[in-house]
Amino acid sequence: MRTVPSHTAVKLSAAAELFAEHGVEQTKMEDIAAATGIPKATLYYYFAGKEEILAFLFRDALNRVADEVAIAVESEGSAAARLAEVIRAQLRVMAEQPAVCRALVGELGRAGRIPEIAAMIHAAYYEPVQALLEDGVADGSLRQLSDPGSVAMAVFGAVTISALSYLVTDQALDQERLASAVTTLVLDGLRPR
Amino acid sequence: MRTVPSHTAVKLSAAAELFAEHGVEQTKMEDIAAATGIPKATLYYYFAGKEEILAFLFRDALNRVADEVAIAVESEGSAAARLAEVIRAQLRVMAEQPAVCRALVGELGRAGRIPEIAAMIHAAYYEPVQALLEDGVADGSLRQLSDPGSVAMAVFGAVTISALSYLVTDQALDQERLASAVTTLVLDGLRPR
DNA sequence: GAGGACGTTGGACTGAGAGTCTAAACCGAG
DNA sequence: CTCGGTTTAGACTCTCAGTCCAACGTCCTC
Repeated sequence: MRTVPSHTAVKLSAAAELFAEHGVEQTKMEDIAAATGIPKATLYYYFAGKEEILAFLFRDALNRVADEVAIAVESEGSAAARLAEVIRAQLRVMAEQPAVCRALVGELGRAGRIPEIAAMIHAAYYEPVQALLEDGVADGSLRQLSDPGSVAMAVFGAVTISALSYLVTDQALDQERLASAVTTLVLDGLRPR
Repeated sequence: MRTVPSHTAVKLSAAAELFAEHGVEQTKMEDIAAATGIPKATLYYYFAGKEEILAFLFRDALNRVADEVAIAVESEGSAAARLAEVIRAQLRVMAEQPAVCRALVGELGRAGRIPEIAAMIHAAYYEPVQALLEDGVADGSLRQLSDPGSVAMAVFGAVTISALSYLVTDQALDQERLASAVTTLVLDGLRPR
């Protein structure tokens, strides 16, 4: 895959719209060409096919998540507060890029077949969050966990699926409300104190 | 879609394998015919196309989840204990049907385009769990929540994505370990008590 | 046991669309 | 101006989804 010039890259977000709306299978290269304004021949000049366009969009969106998560992880405050910030950050990115996120999550099952994507989710989310969970043990703001890896994945899932449920049903995503529901669940649990 | 005879239905699980492994798009009807032993003409006799085969597999898997969840919800014990049982039930079904679950979650983004599936997840999971959350408030085993709907989705996501992460990376899914990690997260939260 | 209804199948066919290829324009740097 | 990479139109091939139909099997009914 050749380096994609930025003026071309920006146009591609229209393709995410198509993927999210109709699914990858139902989206024709001609449709992508029409929606982005990039001629078919040019698309094939840069990408081997739809899959690679999809992978490109994923990489972009995941970079965004990685950046926001990194900022949240490295911010001030207790580990618990920073974890809350991570949740908020993920919701923010998802709200900003609903189409890409719908397409991304729609293809999550393919993560296994696109090892690069799986590795990116790992590096962008699981690793920093897992480190954060360990920080929390150190600063006393989070409990000791026997399996921080699984917990990091569960937190990611809680945020992702609940946000996605709103996005795919076309309900407006009330970030603040969802953030507070998920944060309370994750930090305080469902059992009364 | 005609009623699918059971001797045909059982063979279709081989198709789930293909969908999970290569994705729907990359799976040819001929491949499905070869893998299931059902001739192409017969497949088209019963289903309008791949999508309908997929929907059929989903319906089947979701019925299983719905059954197991219903049993867990209606079991004895506090709402908190029953919620833990729901989590265990979902992990059990996912471990039993890894291929269908990978395909199902891989196509979750399409839920919006397959309203029937979205409705089934709602009826099979969100509604009973939400009712359970309300039971918990009544019996005092769970806290009062401002947004039980979002919390039900978040719990579903926590279980689904963490289990999927194991399934797509081909790591063995240690149900007991994951169940305990997720249950602790959901019931007790991450903040030390 | 003749005949009909329906399930089942092989195999040929059609059309859509993915992906390829070529040659021509374009454009910036030296 | 010229060389090299970029961009594009358009024509081409080939795979595959989906259709169609005739033939065959099986069971039921009269």
